[in-house]
Amino acid sequence: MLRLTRRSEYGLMALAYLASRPGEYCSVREIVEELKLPKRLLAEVLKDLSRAELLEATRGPGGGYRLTQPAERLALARVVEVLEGPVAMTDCMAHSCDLEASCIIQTGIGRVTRNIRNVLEGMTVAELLPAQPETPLAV
Amino acid sequence: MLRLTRRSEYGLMALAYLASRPGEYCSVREIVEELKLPKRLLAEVLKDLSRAELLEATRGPGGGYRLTQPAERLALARVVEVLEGPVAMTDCMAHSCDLEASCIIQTGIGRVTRNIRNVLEGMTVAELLPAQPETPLAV
DNA sequence: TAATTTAGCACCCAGATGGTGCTCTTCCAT
DNA sequence: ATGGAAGAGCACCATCTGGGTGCTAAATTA
Ligand code: SF4
Ligand code: SF4
Repeated sequence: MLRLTRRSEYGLMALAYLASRPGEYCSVREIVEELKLPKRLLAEVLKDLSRAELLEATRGPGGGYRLTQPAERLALARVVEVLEGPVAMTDCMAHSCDLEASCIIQTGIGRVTRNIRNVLEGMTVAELLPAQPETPLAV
Repeated sequence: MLRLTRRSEYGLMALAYLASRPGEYCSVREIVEELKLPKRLLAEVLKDLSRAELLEATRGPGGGYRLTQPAERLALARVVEVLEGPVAMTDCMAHSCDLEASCIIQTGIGRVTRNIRNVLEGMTVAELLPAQPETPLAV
């Protein structure tokens, strides 16, 4: 339905949160308490993200997750891809479709998909946070 | 999963097909045979489109559907909206969400959604058809 | 060693989506 | 007027995905 899955949303929320604490390791518990998300599920999501090396994890007391790269460089597209596969509006854009033979909109859809993908690639996790206090002066 | 539903795809295919026969009434049977789509389902979709006045229908022999407006003016967003509700990446963008209180990405997501919507509003059914402006031979 | 925290696995449940059948009504053509 | 063509309505089914959870093992640190 052209919607993000909850997993993606939760993932993005967590990433945004982590982005607001650069360097620090944050435990699932902390994040969940802060963002009021289903613990088990968020844990699952973060696991996936760390497997994909968008996050790095440390176990034991004081452990948790943190970003492996500055949020300004983490495109939304990357996150979505990890959490729900390739950004594609249709099957043919990801795998293949047996209607391709008689499909007259395939190329057109391709163009649309590319545009959507661009939107997602053009925005970063950092931009998700509202009204960042970062001064555009200190570059 | 950020994907179009089949209904939307089929709808777009049919609309594109109708766009290639301006003015003519095309029967469901004809369209289905041409595009190799599930008849019953496509009928359902076209029904919705005509109820939303994107198409107009005529019954009886020689009847069928045709566009109510030039395809160049029919935005993809319009079609998707009719077939699967408002273009929104998240619940909060369509209805509401009980996480809004603690959600830190809502405004950000809003921006993304707006961009996506723009993409869909900036493209028309006419643009779906290949082989108009350039030759799609080799890529 | 005890406490904390991630990793892995297996599972359940509800709702959305894809798809179909059949009947009724409308309307054009002859 | 009358039969056939085509749309409208309704009801239904099967499957898949997605949201969500429990429990145990492995790692790490105090
Ligand atoms: S080929 Fe056509 S029908 Fe098949 S997935 Fe692509 S757009 Fe959809
Ligand atoms: S408020 Fe946040 S969690 Fe709720 S739908 Fe919007 S983005 Fe998703």
